Amino acid sequence: MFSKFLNLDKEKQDRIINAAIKEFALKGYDTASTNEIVKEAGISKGLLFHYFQNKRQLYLFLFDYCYELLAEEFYKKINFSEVDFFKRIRHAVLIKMDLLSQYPDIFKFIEEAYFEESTVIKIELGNRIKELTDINFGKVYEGIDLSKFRDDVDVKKILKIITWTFEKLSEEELNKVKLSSAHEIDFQQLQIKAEEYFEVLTTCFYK
Amino acid sequence: MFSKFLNLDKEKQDRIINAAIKEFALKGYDTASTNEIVKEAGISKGLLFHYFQNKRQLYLFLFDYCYELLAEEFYKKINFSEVDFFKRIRHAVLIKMDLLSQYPDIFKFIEEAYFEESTVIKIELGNRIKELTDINFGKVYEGIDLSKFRDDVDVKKILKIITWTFEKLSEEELNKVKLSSAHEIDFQQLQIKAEEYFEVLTTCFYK
DNA sequence: TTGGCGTTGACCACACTAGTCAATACGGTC
DNA sequence: GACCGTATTGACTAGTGTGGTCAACGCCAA
Repeated sequence: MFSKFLNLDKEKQDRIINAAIKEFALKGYDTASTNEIVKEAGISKGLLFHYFQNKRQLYLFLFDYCYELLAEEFYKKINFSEVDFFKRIRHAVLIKMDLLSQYPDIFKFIEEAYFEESTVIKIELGNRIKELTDINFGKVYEGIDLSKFRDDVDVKKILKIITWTFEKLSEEELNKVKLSSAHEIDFQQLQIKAEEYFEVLTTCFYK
Repeated sequence: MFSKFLNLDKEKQDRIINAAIKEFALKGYDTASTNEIVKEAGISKGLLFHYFQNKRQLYLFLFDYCYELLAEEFYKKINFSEVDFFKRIRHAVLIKMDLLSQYPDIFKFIEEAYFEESTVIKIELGNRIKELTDINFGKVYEGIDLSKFRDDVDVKKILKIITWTFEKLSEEELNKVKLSSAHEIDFQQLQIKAEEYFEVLTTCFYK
């Protein structure tokens, strides 16, 4: 399907992919312009449509590409032998932030895809997203040692509260970056904060 | 400034305001079309620009209008004499969800405004948002009784965890609505869940 | 009948779109 | 050098839509 494109030398492929991801991430499917993409990638209009049948096909190709890249990187780094929930989730958050700073456009692209409303791609995209969340849901909780938690409250709710806390913590840190226009996540700061909340949560939720 | 517009009969004002809010909320500043707005409002193009100098002025007017409306409604309903943090925050979440179902477009408009990237309005809008968050930040924590909380951990972090939990809980409920295309928040369900988490949190965070 | 205000919508000049295709550049083979 | 086939170009099409203007009209009070 994309053999012509995939036979290109890697450098040119990347130029096109990165330009397209950036444009779609920034503007969404409808408003994104193929003219901007080719300008940014430094290729001609005709070439883009030589490799991809149309805008829609390009977008869906990019979705698969981005998702696979992020998932692979994530599962490569996460440690499933760690059975302590706090440690695993803390680690997961840090990996996520790391990937975010390494691939900001790819992250934004995937995030925006979840809110994409364009009729041209919504159904096809919806199917893929559903399939993927079905697969990944629950994986974070796999093999967790629940025996350490206090047993006077529902442990599932505790797990949720912990997950939410770390998620919100990183969201907060991201917003700070966005507002201060610092453009760089302060990983040391985040690690310290994660550690502090880690302490509060273990004190309150462990036996 | 807007005296011409504000002297209109309320019904026509509302028709214009609602149409404009809906369009901006749905498409963002740049992509929103004044043509669509006048069509939806049932007025002529010329009339819109008779009341508002240009698109930009219209947008900023709407931002102020929406923010004032939501803030007023919120502070009218919240009970500042309730000193129990759990009860206050639980109440705040329910009010928020209530407003959300009552004014979905207005909520979306304000939410989107925080992410607005259009250069034409970004600076002016940024100023207003900063000012407003400065004012409102901390108000939720005013006059809270901290004596009930366990004192072996930092109470500020506990407050954050509680806030985040209820926020995430309502976000989850909203997403469910969005995916199921039910279009209506199940308030009873949300209340029950809030109650359940309320119990877990008091058990773990109170003395 | 006149003046004036509220209102209309055709119209302007332009920006930009996704996609096409004849023409060219280029690399290898004889 | 000639020739071939593939990679690549970018001017072009046909169309949509934009924010904003303005001459003209309807209507009502004086």
